[in-house]
Amino acid sequence: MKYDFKAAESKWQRIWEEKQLFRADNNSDKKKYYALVEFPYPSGVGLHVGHARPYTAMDIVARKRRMQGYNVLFPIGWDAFGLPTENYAIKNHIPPKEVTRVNVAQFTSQLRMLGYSFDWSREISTTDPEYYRWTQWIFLKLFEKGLAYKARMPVNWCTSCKVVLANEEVVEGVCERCGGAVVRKEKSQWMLKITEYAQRLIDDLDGLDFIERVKIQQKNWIGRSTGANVRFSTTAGDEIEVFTTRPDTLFGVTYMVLSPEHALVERWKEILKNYPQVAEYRAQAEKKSDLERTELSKEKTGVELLGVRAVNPVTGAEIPIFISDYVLSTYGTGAIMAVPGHDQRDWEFAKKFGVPIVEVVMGGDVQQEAYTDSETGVMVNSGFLDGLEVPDAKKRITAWLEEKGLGRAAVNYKLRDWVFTRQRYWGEPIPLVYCDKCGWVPLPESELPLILPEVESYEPTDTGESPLSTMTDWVHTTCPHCGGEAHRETDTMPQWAGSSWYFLRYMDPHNTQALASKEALDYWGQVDWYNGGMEHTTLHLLYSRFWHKFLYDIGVVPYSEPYARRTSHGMILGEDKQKMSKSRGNVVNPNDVVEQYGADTMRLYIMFIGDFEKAAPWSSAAVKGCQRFVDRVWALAQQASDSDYVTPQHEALIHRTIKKVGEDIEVLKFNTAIASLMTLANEMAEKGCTRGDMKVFLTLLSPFAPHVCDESWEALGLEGMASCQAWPEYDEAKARPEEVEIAIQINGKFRDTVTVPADCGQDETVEAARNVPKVQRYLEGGTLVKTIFVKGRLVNFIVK
RNA sequence: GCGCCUGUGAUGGAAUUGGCAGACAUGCGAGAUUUAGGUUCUCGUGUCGAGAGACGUGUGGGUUCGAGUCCCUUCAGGCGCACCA
Repeated sequence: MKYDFKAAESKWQRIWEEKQLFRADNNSDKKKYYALVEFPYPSGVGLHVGHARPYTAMDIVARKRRMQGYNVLFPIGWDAFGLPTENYAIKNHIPPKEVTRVNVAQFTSQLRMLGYSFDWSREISTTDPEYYRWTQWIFLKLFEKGLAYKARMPVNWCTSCKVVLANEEVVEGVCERCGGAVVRKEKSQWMLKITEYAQRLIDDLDGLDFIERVKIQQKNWIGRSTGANVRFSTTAGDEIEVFTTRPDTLFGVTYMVLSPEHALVERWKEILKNYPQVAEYRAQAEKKSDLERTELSKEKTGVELLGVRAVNPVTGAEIPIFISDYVLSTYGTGAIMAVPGHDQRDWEFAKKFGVPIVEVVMGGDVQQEAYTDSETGVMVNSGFLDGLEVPDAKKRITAWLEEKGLGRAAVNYKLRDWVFTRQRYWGEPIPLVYCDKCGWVPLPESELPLILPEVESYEPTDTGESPLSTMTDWVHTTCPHCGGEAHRETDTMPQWAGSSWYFLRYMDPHNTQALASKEALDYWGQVDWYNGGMEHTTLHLLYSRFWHKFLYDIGVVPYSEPYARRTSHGMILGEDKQKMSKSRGNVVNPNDVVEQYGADTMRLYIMFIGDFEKAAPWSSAAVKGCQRFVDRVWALAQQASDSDYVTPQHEALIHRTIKKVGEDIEVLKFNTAIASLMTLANEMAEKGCTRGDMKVFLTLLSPFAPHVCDESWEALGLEGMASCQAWPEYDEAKARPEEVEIAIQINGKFRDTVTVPADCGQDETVEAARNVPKVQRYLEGGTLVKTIFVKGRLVNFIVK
């Protein structure tokens, strides 16, 4: 009888649901385990095979943990606010709410089809007012604590999405989502002070079990630099403050550069002899997109500010001041002290503009190129620093600056505050109103959620105003503070708002009094294992760590870090080894795979495909291998003998498989776990097996391929279900084989093997090896100088 | 440019962490069962060689009794950041 995967899969999915096997219990004496996948954005194209990889992996973990006796929380929900839905709604004239409803229904059926053991009773959606009421609540808390502020500043503007982007959303100068050109636009935006948490976001990584590349990437993104802030006086009377990592090179400062947007430029309008030229340069810099600005970075450009000079505080020399777009307005103070001898960019600029280049650290030829080593070298031409090593010079000059009141040691971060407003419809409304008398006033908590109103048109505007701004009835309101006329904030929150705290809501998803009860937060605690994409490392993962720390600081959550462990999966590529995309026509639809081969085959293949952490190309041919395996499992269940004992011949292999599968799951080596299960299946198929053998085998396989295991379990007439078994105990004594094959080497070269009892000692093993005919031939040909013995592994004869 | 990672059969990938390279699977070849096969089963499959054997983990070197694994060199590919002062 052939295995009918369709019948079996729908049958067992129904039974699991009826028995509520995967419900997490908030009042349990068991140890808790919180396994989390990144909740999907329910897009119109449906679930992607790329989703199946992390979801299956964490489903395996969740199922295994339940079998190990844990009370497991393995939830799912929808990160449903966002631009693609809104754009689809605009194009097809369907309300975004409706688009979301349809997409969620499709995703739900696809996830159920794959047999994932989610606790569906805890399903959440970020677009649900009962959910976003708490997103808004957190925002109000941020506002209350001064961590949300409105600022007018140059922001990243995606010309295609017509929306402001956070720095994290700009990738290589273009929009992370659509690839559209990003330009600088001066706009007034709500900002979140993530920079206030920069140091803690770095420091607390140390205590976390995150894969190293995530930690590194977050640290690089936050970009901590240490150095000093130094103030330079100018002939105009104003001071220029700069941040530098090389205060030791202060004697080598031969000019200064302001970013084109620097406030002093406008302030000096009247005294600059070439203001029109300066203004022209600034206008050009503003017009350039980020991409152009970096592309044109090869050749340095700039204009000297004629009529003003700065003074080098140590040499007393008057030095020129330039503006140039190689100095960023958004980093440090937006101004630099230029040391052409020891910074390559400054060197190029100095060469082009004919500024003197002074060597202050020995080690290179500064007329040929900048000597940029910041650790080694001896100071020269540097007055009281002469003869000091660079690190000592840094300390000395910093102390000197502090003493003279000219500067002080300083730390700088690349991380910038989070631009938190979007000029689009389909997002959480910001619960603030503006009153001419009272300024920005938060809505009282009792008025949350502030419901997103239904509008006629979702079209974004070219003016950079949110579509909500046209809803005059909604916009015009009264001030909660003074009762006077006021208007609402019409921008909405970014996509990343709802996902910054969703894992907390799962703990207590129906709570109407708080985002989750204190008891639930205490019980479930940190997410034990969170797997998700590397692409979220400096977006969602960083943002949610920030929000969580804030919630910790105001006493809402009991831990300062949300996730104890973070792992990441590689991408599933198309058959052509290219990223799957509609335009390439290489997209694999999970529905087709499940239709043709079944969910278990899909689950097994996506885990067997290769190293979990690396990208892997899909192979429609290789899927069959997993289907054959599923069929063979079913066939074994038909063939197994009636005995409930474990076959002695299989015992050692079974125990080694228990160890291998159990350990491999914990370290993301699902591919080798499956390989070892295949090996066991092959062995049992060849040598025969009992119901007792199958019992262990099906239990081990059950997290990977739960349907065929429960079906086979039932066919064998076993009690209960494979899904509900206790995870098998590994017995080292039983795993040990009675005999081992020892490799024999002659002068380090493998020649033959000999089989000896597993506990065979050195003398006996060497003796046995010596008696192997082939070995004797080599031994007779020379003198034995040395014998190397590795227990249970090899014997190496060194012969001369 | 800086940081991180990866190079193993025709393909995806294993290798007990320094000890029989290529597990497991795909593909391919031969055979069997079958009216038929996108079924199932058996055998074979790193390269050269009839064979004994020799060679073989991107390149070149080193450490070691022994290196895919450690060290140095170099090349190739991927990812992240990118004028970050």
